[in-house]
Amino acid sequence: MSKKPYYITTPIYYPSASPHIGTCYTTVACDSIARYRRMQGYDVMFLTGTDEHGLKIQQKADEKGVTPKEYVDEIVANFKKLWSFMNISYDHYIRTTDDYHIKTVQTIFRRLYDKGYIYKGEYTGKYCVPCESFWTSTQLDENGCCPDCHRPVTDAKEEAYFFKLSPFADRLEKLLTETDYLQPKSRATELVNNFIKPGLEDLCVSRTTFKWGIPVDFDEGHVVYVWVDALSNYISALGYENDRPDLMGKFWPADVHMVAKDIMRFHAIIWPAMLMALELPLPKHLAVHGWITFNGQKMSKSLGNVIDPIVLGNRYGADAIRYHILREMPLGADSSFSNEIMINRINSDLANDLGNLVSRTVAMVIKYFEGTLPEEREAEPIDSELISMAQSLRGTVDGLMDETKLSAALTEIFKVISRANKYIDETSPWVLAKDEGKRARLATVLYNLLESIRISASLLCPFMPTDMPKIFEQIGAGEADVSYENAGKFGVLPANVTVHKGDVLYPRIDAEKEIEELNAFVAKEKSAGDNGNNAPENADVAPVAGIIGIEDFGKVDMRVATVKACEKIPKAKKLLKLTLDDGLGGRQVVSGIAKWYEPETLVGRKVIVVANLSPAKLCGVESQGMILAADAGDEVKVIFPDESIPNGARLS
RNA sequence: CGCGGAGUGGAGCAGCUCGGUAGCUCGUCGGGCUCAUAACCCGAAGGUCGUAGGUUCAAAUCCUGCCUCCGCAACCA
Repeated sequence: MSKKPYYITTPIYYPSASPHIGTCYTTVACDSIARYRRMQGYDVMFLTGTDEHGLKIQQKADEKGVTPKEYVDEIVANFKKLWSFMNISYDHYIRTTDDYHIKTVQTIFRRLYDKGYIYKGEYTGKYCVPCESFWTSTQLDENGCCPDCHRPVTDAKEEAYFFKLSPFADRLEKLLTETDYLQPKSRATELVNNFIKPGLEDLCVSRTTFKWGIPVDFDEGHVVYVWVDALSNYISALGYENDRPDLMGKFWPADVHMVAKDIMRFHAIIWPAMLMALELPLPKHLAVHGWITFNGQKMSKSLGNVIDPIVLGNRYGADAIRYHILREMPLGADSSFSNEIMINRINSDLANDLGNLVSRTVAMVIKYFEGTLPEEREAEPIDSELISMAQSLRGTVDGLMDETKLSAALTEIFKVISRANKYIDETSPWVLAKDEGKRARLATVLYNLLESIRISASLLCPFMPTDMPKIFEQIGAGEADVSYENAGKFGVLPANVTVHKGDVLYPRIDAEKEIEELNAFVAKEKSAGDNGNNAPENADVAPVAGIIGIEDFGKVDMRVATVKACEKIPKAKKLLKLTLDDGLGGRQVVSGIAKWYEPETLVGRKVIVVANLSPAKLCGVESQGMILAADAGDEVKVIFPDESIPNGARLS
């Protein structure tokens, strides 16, 4: 009987920086699923990798004075180091700079061109390098900068190839709304409303402005632009149109592509469209998960709240981190990460419940039977609940894994662990131990506990592959005892099983002390990450900008003015419109302070206005200057000058 | 009327698809136990399920209006 194939992928990550806990979540989740399927007897192909082309990489490499390939090689080494640390069992690591991938992409590009789905056109627009995004001029902010990061954009007017998406609109809508391709399906409406209903725009798929990419082999100067390159990895890794062993027949279509919500769009629309154009079957599922937020905020480098999984792993063990992120993050929603939540979780579930259960059970077998159980048994009715829970656990977990509900699967396993702890109280082995006539009963109780531990740990093994073997060793379970097959049976360990005392699996963490140390660590990392020597002592204070001369300062004409009227701009969330008496005939200024100031509280107050700033339109309202305000942490505070200064007075 | 998500005991969440005793984890308080990692077990307090209506014998669950919060998009000059 041949094994059933199972193909699961993570996205390929962009190596412009080393991996963080978000990428770690996706990868750990996929690894757990892959391991679970392998345990179930599937022939699993688990793919991860890196998306290594693009202008941003080229620029980063230039900054460091190395070639792009040298640059990504270094980062990729970091990825692999983390995956090895987290015990990630990928079957293949794809790099888009690999020869076979390049060949596949070129072939796909040409084929789509031959079929008429890719055509040559002209691209006019603005391009933001850091975000690797194109914007139409209407999307830009008032400075003509990237609406995402507010950094300058460059003009991009160039010959480019486009991929026609419109022919697939109907099929895509059906795919999203009528099939279970998208998990969770609640996101389908969002996609259909935002992208399909307004009409799918053709996708720009080649560039001539940079060289670090896969060349279009029939048109010199063009390189394949991100999505055709990146998404193709899922089939190039299977040998589609290249020299690698052909696994397409075996593993395609993929069982699951797992992605975070920010790239859902590409996997829900562009990738299926590409496959439709290539006349290939579509993947079975796209599992979309949310982001790990830190104390409710999106993680970002500039906020200094990016969590380094290796730091945490070194402190608490890779499996503890695996457990925590899998347990806390249900599919679909965001999940908040904080050191407190993590430490509480590790303490209560791993140390108090699981670790302590193993510890007390093994200790009793040693204390009462010198480590080896006698074979006599004496069952009682009270045993049945624990036994039936343990017996049915595998079935329950199977069902949840089929729905990609990892967090719920873990919850179920820990219910059995918890029930086992209760069982110890119910049976009071220490009382049985005092009665020579109860030895058979005592042995039965301890055996039932060992069995419950064996089943739980077997099913937990895909999630925590490093630590579970330690438990197997302690409870005297051999390799055959912890198979998937045996996870569904009770009574597998030999009746005269011998246990072995081991180290404490999960030492309890002193929460207060750890949080303090972690915070200190994060603050240190953050200041070290700032611009070298300019690193401020207080991590919340921005570094001082470059030195300017007095003549530069003189260019800025700042005046004192009184707020005559102030109102919210209805269409905008953050904007207030202020009418000022600036002693020069008055002017109107728009300011993004609505979040912090009620309009009426500003009327009559004096402010400082930059009078010679070029006018701009914000939300359709003209702003003739700006009000001075300070960034105070998350807040913005307006600077109020002395009320006795006359309007129009110039600052110097 | 831009798109979407969410409002459930102190905190974090489940339940809503297919209406019918409001549940879990953590925390708090009280008790028990001593095998164990100051762990474990039991009990208690604490919720008008955002709000106002509607449908119904019955609504956290279905429908409508409103309020608040969070993402994204348009705007933080």
